[in-house]
Amino acid sequence: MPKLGMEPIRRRQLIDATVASIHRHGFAETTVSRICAEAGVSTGIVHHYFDGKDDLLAATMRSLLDDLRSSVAGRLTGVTDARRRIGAIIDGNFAADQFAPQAVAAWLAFWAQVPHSPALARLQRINARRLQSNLRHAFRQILPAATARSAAQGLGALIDGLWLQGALTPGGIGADTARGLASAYVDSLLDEGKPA
Amino acid sequence: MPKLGMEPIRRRQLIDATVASIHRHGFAETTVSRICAEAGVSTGIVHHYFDGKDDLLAATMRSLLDDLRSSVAGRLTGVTDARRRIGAIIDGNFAADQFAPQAVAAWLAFWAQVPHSPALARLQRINARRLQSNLRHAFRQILPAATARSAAQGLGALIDGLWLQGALTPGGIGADTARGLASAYVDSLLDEGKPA
Amino acid sequence: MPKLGMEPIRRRQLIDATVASIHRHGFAETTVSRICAEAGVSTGIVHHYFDGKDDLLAATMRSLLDDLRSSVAGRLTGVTDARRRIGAIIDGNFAADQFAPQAVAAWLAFWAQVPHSPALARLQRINARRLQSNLRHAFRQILPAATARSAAQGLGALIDGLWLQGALTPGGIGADTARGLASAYVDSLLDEGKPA
Amino acid sequence: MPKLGMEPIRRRQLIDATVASIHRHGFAETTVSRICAEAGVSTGIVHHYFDGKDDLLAATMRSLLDDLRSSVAGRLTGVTDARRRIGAIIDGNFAADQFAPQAVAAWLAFWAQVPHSPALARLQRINARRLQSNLRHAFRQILPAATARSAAQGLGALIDGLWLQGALTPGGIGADTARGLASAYVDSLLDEGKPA
DNA sequence: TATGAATGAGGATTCATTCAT
DNA sequence: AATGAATGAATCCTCATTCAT
Repeated sequence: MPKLGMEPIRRRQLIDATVASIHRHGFAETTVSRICAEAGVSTGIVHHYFDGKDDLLAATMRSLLDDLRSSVAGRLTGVTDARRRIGAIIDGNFAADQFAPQAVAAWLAFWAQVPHSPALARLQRINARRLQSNLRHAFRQILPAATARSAAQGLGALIDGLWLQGALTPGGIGADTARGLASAYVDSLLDEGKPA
Repeated sequence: MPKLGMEPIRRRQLIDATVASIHRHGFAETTVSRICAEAGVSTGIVHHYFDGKDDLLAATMRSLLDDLRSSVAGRLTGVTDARRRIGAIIDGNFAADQFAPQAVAAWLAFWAQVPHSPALARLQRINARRLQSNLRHAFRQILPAATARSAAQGLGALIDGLWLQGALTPGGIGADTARGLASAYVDSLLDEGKPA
Repeated sequence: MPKLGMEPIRRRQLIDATVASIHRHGFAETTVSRICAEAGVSTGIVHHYFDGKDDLLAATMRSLLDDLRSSVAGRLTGVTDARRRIGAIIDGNFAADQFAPQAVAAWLAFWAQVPHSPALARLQRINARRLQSNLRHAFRQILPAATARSAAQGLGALIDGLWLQGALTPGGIGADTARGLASAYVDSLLDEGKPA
Repeated sequence: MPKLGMEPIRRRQLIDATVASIHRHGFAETTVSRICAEAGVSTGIVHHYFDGKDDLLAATMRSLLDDLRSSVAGRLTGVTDARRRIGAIIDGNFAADQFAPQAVAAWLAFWAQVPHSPALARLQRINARRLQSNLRHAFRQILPAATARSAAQGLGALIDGLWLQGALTPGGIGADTARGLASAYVDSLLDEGKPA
């Protein structure tokens, strides 16, 4: 009898190696053999556990999205206050493992593929919608409906922009600064929204 | 008798074809032969006018940066009022040709290469510094020094984030909405900065 | 406790699956995993019962040859009349299971390998000699020695050619037509051989 | 300016190398690199002049078919007598270059692919129909309509069978013997067809 | 006995680059 | 100046075989 239950282990191993390879060598230089070298397995194994390289890449993006989703979801659980919920979303996006160079480099690479890969575009769309939906719900409780929508758009863009800075300027904006800027943005929106 | 003055024409032709190919096929599928097919020339010509594919790609990014730079510089000329200067920077970043799908797709592709290409990283660093420097100078005239720096960081991130949205969700945020969100962000920063 | 007597069962199972796979997917696409999938067993099992893929293929050809041999032998038993013996050989070659699409496709595939596989060449040679020997013996009893040899050659070639037609044009020549043409050929040989 | 008019030369070179490789190594072992090594060119060249390996294989079969066609057509030109026309067809099929080991090995290999390759099947069908049509026309002039059809089928099968013998038993039936057997078959058919 | 996970050599194909013309 | 034929290294993928369980 062969080893049982290897599938989830190997899949995780290969996905992690893919993220590591994108971080280390870049998306263009992330080849199947590099991924497998990183994982310490032979090249053929990719086709045991995935339909091929593209499938592994899609699975990797799914994994990143899932990590982000649960990072946010975990911080939202039990929080009812709208301002605190927004804070939880911000914190979830800038949590240590989300804002780590490895993760941000991988995100950037996937973003660049999105316009030309229907599979990745679909995943990206789902994620963007969830973030917007979460933010709008929260903003609606503390801002006039008209403002809530653009508040959500603005905060979404700011979060992405801060991630992008993280990816492009490694020593630049840190997680704390990023969180601070996002929080300040929210505060300013709420001040404006308040009656004078 | 060799045609004179072909160099700038051919270089421009190939750079434009590179942007078009990245937009149409994505960065990964942008091959030398596709670029040359797009430009209507033979594959060998790339090595007459560039040192090779990587050099052409770097030249293309340089061209994009230059367009952005002059789009901003043109709007800054003669403007002295700090708030207006910031507005000019925002407008320069979201001008029609800068926020066009072709341009944004190419930017996104280059951003993804930045962490793994010293040549592109250098270009990106120069651009980021210029933007930050412009913004800080302006903000310092209307905000306390302590706030000016993070105001510049925040606005820089927001601009990039809005570009990113433009690239990832084609039908999403338009140039006008983007400009509006960025402007509103600046206004809220100034309100906060004002004495009560 | 190991199951006893599995060997012949498994070998037969794998040989049948090999024929089926050659018929269904062609020789080039007949991989070990396809054979095993067809047989409903795991890929590793081939090496329990055969020395490897090539050995399984040789065993499969041996099995086909054996089927043909016994198809002919069965019809020859007890038949002494020369003309009838030739008829039995023809009937044996075009019996339902021999002229079935599965079998003919497999034969064709093996024929193509014969010039490049000593193992298969040996099997093919044995078979060809047996057929020729049978035919010559029979023809010698009813034809002058000089003619008997080429009669055997001609009939052997015609039989193979009719098989080939069966393989290449599925809806073309049926078993009955094939038998008829072969018989007519024999008859004409005998007429010629007769004194006027 | 690059070398002009290389296309027909290279295509011929690669087709010849394909036939040589099938003869030398067998169809299964005929890889792109072996073909190119045989032709003395690099592997990439195949994709300049053909759509890929399959396209080269189809072109090779087309070339073989064409050689056969013209070998027959050349011998038919100007011949009006039906019996002589049949003789010309036989001679065309067993001409030196058609019955050469290289050619016959390649034919055999292609026959084995026919049932699983629509492209090759189409070519094979065209060829088979032309042969049958030629033979039937000729036989109809010297045999009753009812017999002409099966005469054509029989002779077609015999020719293929003799080729097969040539491929399977290299030292076996030679071109002369093959031609003799086919001619004798035709003669016997005509004798039978004659009124007693 | 039987499994199927794992290997890695070898397959077809792509592509940046070179160079004779 | 410009071409595009030719190269061959590198890519992804397939598959016969091995082996721990």
